[in-house]
Amino acid sequence: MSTYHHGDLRRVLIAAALDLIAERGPAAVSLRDLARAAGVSHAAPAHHFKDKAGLFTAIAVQGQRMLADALAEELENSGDLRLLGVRYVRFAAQHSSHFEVMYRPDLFHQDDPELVEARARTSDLLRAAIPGDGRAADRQVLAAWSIAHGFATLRRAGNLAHLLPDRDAEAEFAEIAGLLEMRTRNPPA
Amino acid sequence: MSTYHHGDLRRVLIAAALDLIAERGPAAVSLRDLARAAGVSHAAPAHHFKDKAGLFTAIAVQGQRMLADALAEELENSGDLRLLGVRYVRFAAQHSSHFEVMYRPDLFHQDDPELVEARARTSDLLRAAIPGDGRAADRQVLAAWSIAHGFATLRRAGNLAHLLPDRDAEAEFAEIAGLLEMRTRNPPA
DNA sequence: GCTGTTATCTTTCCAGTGACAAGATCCGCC
DNA sequence: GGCGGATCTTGTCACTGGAAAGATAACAGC
Repeated sequence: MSTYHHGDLRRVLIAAALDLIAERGPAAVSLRDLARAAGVSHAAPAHHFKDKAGLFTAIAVQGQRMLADALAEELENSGDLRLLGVRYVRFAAQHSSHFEVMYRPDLFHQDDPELVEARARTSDLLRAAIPGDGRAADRQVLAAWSIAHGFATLRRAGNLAHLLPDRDAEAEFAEIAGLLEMRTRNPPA
Repeated sequence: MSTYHHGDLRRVLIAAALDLIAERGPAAVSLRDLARAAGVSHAAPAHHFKDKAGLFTAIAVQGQRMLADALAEELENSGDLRLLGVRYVRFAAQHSSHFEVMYRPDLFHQDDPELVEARARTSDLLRAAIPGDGRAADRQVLAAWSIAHGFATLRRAGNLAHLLPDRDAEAEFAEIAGLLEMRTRNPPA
């Protein structure tokens, strides 16, 4: 028996890595540990990911796609840039391991084609929340993305303890995002 | 000869580490490399920093203090929260290695007393830019910090290529921060 | 000038890691 | 039924961080 072929190794390795990242950060991830946890030899992961960076690349791609999906859904539903921000903050909290990896370019292969594509999709979706193509529209998107991303990362890093009340962080972010002069809805086509 | 005692090892090691981080990220830093570069044995760094995390802690403390100093100066001069944001963005660009480390809690000893103090100082300075002590004031600070931090980190990670024009990023940030409903100046005492 | 104390640095060693090469095993497909 | 490629293993290498034990220098007090 002994499934010489594990059959599902790639998925299992990624799942184990995500767990580990959530607990102790990406630096604590070791391919050999993952292999042990999956019950395979220490060299098995290399076949699926080539590199350690390859593993993180796979995670970044996955995360980028999940984020894009979430944003696409919100764009479809409300088209409200502020709610897109809330969604972004929620994603960062719910899929913190993915999020963590996605914004650490030193961890993965930045030029991976799948990654580049998924990244562009996220970027385009955000851009699509504001009609028009002028510099002013760009700035609104930039402001909204920045505030959402900053809030999410500062929160993760534990820098907001003194300022952020205990209540629902998403609701709090919605208040904060309200300080931006926009909240523009897409005109109903 | 043979300066058995290097005399300035601590400073030299930190400087070398900062260079390396700027070039290839914190993950590329190896204590042994730094030791080689400084011309000492591979165990010498341990005496000054205890840990690898200790080295990063020292860098984080240094960065946190530099940031606090910069913010304090701006607070003194203008008291304008928006300009504090500009200063924050500038700091992130000019001292990118420090900045990088400061917001990676998995890299250093989070409970280091010096670190905790320096962190608190930064936080308090930001808070001091808005008078009053209500939730509304907290939110303004939170919004300003988030947008500055988000802008700085997204820029570093290379996510803004499509949205950010080539011109001076600080000036661009000033525009963006202008979208926040505040710009409150401290009442002149 | 001598001594003991402490800070700084070296040598030696160990377990763990990522990467690579070469081989074993299995699967699908003609 | 056999071939080729995908999947996994074994063995090895250079490197890393950390710990232990010792060497050397600086220094304070006398």
